[in-house]
Amino acid sequence: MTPRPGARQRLLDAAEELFASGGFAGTPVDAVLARAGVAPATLYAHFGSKTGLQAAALAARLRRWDDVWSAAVAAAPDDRARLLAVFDALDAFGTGGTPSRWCAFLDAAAGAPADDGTAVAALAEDTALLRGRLRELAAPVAGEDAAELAEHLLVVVTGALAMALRTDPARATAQGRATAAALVDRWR
Amino acid sequence: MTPRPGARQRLLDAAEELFASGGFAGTPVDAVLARAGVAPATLYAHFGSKTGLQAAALAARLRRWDDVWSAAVAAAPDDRARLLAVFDALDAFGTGGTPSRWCAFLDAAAGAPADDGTAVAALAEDTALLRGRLRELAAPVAGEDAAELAEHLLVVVTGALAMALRTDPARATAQGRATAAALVDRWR
DNA sequence: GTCTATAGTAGGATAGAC
DNA sequence: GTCTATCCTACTATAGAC
Repeated sequence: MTPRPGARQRLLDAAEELFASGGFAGTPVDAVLARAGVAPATLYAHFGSKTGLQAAALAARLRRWDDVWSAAVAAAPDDRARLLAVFDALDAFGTGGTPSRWCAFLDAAAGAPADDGTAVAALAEDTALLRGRLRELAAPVAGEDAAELAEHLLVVVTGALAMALRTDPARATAQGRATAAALVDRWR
Repeated sequence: MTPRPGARQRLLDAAEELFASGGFAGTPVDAVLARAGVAPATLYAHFGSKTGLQAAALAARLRRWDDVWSAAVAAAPDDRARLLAVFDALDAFGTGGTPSRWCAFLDAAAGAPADDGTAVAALAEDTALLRGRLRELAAPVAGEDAAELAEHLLVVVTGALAMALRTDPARATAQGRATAAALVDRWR
């Protein structure tokens, strides 16, 4: 790793941290520029707009989330733990950087002006990743009902992310894990 | 009901509809004024600020939600249906006005600048209402485990609200109901 | 209480030099 | 590619008349 990453990478890092903690709409471009130590024109040369930067930052975040989740699954001892590892991953993902009150993908879709396809597409990718992997991991536990169980867990994971707004994030993931466990145990 | 409500009420109605559909941050004051047919100064005379208007609109919305939910509970035939009636209420609440992609209370808290106590307080009231009534309704079904079941259902209801961003709201509530039913049936 | 008109400001984006 | 400096729009809020 070079001592100081290029402007593009610094912008992505700054955007991911600030958007995740303060929300996309609530984070001015100036704040990202200041944190990255970069001039306005550089941002627009690379990403075209604030929304373009958001899209790139979300794509990077999705890859990172994918990695963290994979690692959590690999570390789990059995099928049941692998299925519930998504909550370990959420804990690890949250404490990895700036503490985020809220899921960046849901935030992006919630704040988008309804005609902005960028944020919706990013959330769709996140949803597809969650649904797909939950189905794979549910198969050894629920067999033919894997798809059904995966849909239940998708609701619970999404609920845990949103519960971070109602209570503190640590409690939110803990409760989500408990609820998911109660569901999974129906198929034991 | 008078033919044309006063400016204050028209502002509240317009704010509730527009904030719910387009989000608080994404809805300019001008849009609320145009829909209400009211001049800027009138808004500030009544509510002091855009945030003040939001607070009043959220309070009105919470009362309306309380009523809709109560009605749905009253219409349910048995204990299990009364506990799951929250999803009927969500369907009825959504179709009542402008179709909202998203929960106004969660939106308010997600979009708030983190130091704004107004939105956080409104979300806390909403959370308290949900948790409290879910516990009452869970008692006949789960007995001593009512509090535990209520926490599970709080996650699922919150998840259903957030799932409205991932998919269409009707599917979100339907899936939420299914997940909640699976949980409730653990206590049968 | 309500209006018309306007002030003040913040945020997103660009022009042009190096 | 990057910087300095600046423009322009859109928004919140207010002043003053009726």
